[in-house]
Amino acid sequence: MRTRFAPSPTGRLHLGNLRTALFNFLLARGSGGAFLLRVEDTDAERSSDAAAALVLDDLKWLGLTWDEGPDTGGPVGPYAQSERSGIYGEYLDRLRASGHCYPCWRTDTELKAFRRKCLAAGRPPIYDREWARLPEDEVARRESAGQRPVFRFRVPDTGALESEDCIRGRQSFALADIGDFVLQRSDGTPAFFFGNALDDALMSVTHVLRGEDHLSNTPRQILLLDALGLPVPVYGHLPLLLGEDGRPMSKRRGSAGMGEFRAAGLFPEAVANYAARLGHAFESGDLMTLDELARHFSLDKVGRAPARYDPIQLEHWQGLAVQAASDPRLASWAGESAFRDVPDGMRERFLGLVRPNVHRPADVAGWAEILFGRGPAFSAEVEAVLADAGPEFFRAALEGLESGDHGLAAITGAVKRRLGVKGRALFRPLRLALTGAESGPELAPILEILPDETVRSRLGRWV
RNA sequence: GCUCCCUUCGUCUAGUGGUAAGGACUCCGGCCUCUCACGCCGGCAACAGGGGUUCGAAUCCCCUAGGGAGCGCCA
Repeated sequence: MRTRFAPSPTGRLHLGNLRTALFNFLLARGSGGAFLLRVEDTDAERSSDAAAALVLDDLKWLGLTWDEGPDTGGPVGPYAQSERSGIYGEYLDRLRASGHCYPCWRTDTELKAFRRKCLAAGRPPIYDREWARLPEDEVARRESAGQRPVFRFRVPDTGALESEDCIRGRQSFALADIGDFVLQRSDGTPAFFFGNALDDALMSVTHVLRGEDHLSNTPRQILLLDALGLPVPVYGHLPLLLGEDGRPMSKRRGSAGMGEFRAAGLFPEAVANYAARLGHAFESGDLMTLDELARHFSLDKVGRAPARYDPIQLEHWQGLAVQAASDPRLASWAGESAFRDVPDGMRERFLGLVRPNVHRPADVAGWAEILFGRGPAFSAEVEAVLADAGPEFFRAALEGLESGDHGLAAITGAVKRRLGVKGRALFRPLRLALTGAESGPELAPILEILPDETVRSRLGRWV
């Protein structure tokens, strides 16, 4: 089994592409097959090397390593379409020779007008073959005049094409609904249908998982490959991904992209585990490695209904990833600067203390600052609660602190004896005085990790 | 406009003629604890609507509604 991911480097990966890449990766890895990467950079206008580099970097970050690709090479390269123009020319000639394609000189503006007219007349905008039967000498005349045509594939106008989608089952398309599509642009570069299908065949790709938006493109590619006598891969169409609002994900806007995910400090396994469950059902609700995901990935567990991006669920996987990360990894995730205020030798204890309370690197830095740096910040509400607890509360707390082992029990014991408060009334003011926050790491270890001096001053402030 | 696809708790989903319609996230309650968070346990909550077929439909068929995609010298 050979699968591939074929991004066009026109921007950063978003959740949709990422999930397509992931599913192809999981399918290949789960079957012991190969996963290849092919860059579809034939649109010079929109593609850039910088974007390509970012895409590769994002894939690596996720852990989706490829067996063959533009950087690693492989037996059926090159793996960037911009380097394969000779191949496309060769196969286009074959199609021309066999009568499967023809040049078309219709201009862009003529085409647009034609489409408008069709739509207005209530007809599908299917190309009308105006140029399909141009006499030989006229073709020759135009070519020698240096006018560059596009080349269109001649689609049979009757009959139906059946194919088996490995996710949706049997599909049937009426050929009459399919117009003669462009194989080669007038600048000589291959159009998507051509380059994409041809490369899959030439690279011996056996399975293609792609977005549902390609579903109605499938018959074109099959027709093309059949005309060339090349093997047709098994196609499977993944349900669409919708934005938070249930509308299609906008290409430009939206926060569901790799740029945002990485900048936010998400763990790659959090992103992968979340994406893996968008349109695929796994039995386990545990955080899994890519290998484990691959082992449990199955085409018949892929869904057909569109899924909605839900950042709350992504956050759940991030929480699991934080809990599962090793100490060193968590530390490097938090970043060196997060520990600026943490005394030497305290890092591990500190990290263990805050781990259950953080989802982002900034959360770690935030706790470091509260505990060891600038100290807690008090909102008006918090100050009110603290004032309400009263000076007597904190005098007792300080007494307790000095009397015992400087631990939590000594403090709470003293306050309880003096004021008779317990439960929330006892713990909330202490937590607030020490951290300024209503929730956070456990109090006992906080007291152990904080210098006596600090505790004294934080409690003393409210006396 | 034409062709195709999709529709189970708020969200992600299990389910392929007989289930009390299951799980996860969110939310709520309890426990850990004399506090909050973490964790654990429990609870609320769904078959888009209408017709068939069948002893029996979430599951099969038809229609309706809603959503989406494609019909590009974009991929």
